Amino acid sequence: MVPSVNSSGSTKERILGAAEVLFAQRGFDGASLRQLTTAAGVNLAAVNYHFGSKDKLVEEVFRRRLDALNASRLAALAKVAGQADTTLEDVLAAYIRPALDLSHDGSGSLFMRVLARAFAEHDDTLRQFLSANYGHVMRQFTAEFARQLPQLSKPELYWRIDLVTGALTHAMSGFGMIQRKHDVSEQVHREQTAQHLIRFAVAGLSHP
Amino acid sequence: MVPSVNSSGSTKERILGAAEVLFAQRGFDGASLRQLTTAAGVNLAAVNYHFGSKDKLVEEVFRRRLDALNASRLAALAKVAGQADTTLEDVLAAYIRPALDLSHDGSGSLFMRVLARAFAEHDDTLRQFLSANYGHVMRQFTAEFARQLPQLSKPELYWRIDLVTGALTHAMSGFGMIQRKHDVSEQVHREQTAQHLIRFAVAGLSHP
DNA sequence: GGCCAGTTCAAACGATCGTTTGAGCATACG
DNA sequence: CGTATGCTCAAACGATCGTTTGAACTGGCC
Repeated sequence: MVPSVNSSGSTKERILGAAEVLFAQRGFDGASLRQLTTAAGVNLAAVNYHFGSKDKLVEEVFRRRLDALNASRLAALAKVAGQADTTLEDVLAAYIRPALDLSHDGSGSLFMRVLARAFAEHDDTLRQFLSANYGHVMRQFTAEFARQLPQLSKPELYWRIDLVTGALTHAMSGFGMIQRKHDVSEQVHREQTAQHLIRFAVAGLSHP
Repeated sequence: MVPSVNSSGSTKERILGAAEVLFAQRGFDGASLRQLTTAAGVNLAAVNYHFGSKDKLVEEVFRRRLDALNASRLAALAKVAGQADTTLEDVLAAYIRPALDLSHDGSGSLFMRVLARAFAEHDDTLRQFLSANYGHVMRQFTAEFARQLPQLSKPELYWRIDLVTGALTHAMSGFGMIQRKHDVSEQVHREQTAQHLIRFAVAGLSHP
């Protein structure tokens, strides 16, 4: 059903690329290693040889993208955090823009959908892995949100952050479906999208 | 791992109840018919006897809740749609309040999480089923949203509706996790939650 | 009682899953 | 050249999946 041999890069990279596509399309359980290795053009046993198990492969798919994504987010946050003239918009831009760049990249456009799938699964070991490895990022952003919104109680703030980040993840997971020409209007549209999302998030966090 | 025999109601109802719980916890693929029938306290073959197949069972889990949910939504919408003094808040309340009631019910609290899972899966036959059977509900709400927000272009309106409904589904899917006492403060809190969600949605739809 | 439709049951079916195995191939180093 | 090392390969492993089967059990009706 899904051959489509990918024949660029090393075996590990081909597996990671095919895994990202199939995990986004069919979920972590739904995508089998046989579909995956066939699509990548590698042998079935290559997954267990290079990654140890399917679960470790899933973690590696996340690690490859989230390391870069969260590094960008923290770098952007560091430029504005703690300063007197920083606005809530600035903090949200530091959170949203790196993810938006990733979701518009050719190779990483499907990853946000993978992330949205993980976001919808409330009970798994995957959430523990994400929390253990990338929880500090959300913790830093939460601290800055609390500084920008001192009138909110802690539970109220957490609740709103969860609501807004859930909406943003859901929104950006749909961007991979639309193929857009790489011309001038594409960058214009991306900037409009960024500003829409940021204003949406500002409203969702601070409206009452 | 998950015995917990449910011994109330008919076989069909026990299966539907256990299916809702396990689909919410482990997803449609992750929950096997053997786990499901063991938890329901019925024989393995009962699913195929009463529903025909696992896919039909999934559809029936949705149908049982969505028939009531969407009937409530349409009834609430009918009271406010097309009238001159209707506000965007009224329309959103007609959409949000029935779902909020369902998510706070004892038996249906997990269904919103099942719905959130289906929301995150962008490519399946399940979306076709939901669109074919309940698409008219969202179409009626969209028409009323368009009447309330005439300044928005069609693509812009659809995009915002998708963003807001995604956030709302995500938000309400988390409510089942918190067990609350059935006292006076519970109804107070639910009313606060409803107003928060409605104002969040108003802001998300109309903020710019 | 005898019969019958509706339901439940244990058991098995073939298919597919993740994982393991051991031989085979390539390249580099002594 | 011989051999070690890193990798790929076809084949098989046991487990679990959704589904089917045919017998056993249930209640009501003649």
